[in-house]
Amino acid sequence: MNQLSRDFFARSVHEVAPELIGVTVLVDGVGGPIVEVEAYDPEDPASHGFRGQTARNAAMFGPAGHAYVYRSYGIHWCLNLVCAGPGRAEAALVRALKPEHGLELMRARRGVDAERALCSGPGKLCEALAVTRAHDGLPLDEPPFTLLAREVKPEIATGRRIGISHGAEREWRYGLAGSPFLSRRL
DNA sequence: CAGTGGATGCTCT
DNA sequence: GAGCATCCACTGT
Repeated sequence: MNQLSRDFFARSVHEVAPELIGVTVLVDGVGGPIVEVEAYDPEDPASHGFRGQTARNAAMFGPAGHAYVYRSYGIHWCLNLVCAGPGRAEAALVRALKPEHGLELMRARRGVDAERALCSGPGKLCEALAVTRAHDGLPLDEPPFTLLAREVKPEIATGRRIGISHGAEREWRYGLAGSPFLSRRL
């Protein structure tokens, strides 16, 4: 097993994000390969880092290779992988993955049976992997996280990001072409 | 299918 | 007090 180092993330998110498709993410052994991410950088009005550092987004300004977890719409958690260097807020939002490890645990946590519905969206994925504020700022190369490098380069599709009002024209959403586990088709 | 709206909590204005 | 990097259930074709 080839675990990703923090150095892997210490580059521009625009470089890292497409390379994340196919990378396996496990939290306490539960997870699977990423099929969809979105890139956010500090020049992007849709990014939490756009207006500078605050208590909530501090992890985004921290060193690369750590998690940034925030609450969305008061209900869901969303998991980001922090890129670039300290002081520069770049991160990739993990939007969907293929459920592969710990399926029964995911079903129990999500309360649904269909495999396609377990991790096909940032909020769903965090519920299935039990990601919460407790994971905010944690390094990605130590438990409970495990990130495994992909073995083959997948076919990547790109498109507009979802659910944002400013900067929506940027095509910074990356997905595994044709995957049934995407949150929405690309 | 597509479109609408409610649930819900926290941050920043 | 507004506005969200969402999800689900509901409506009407």
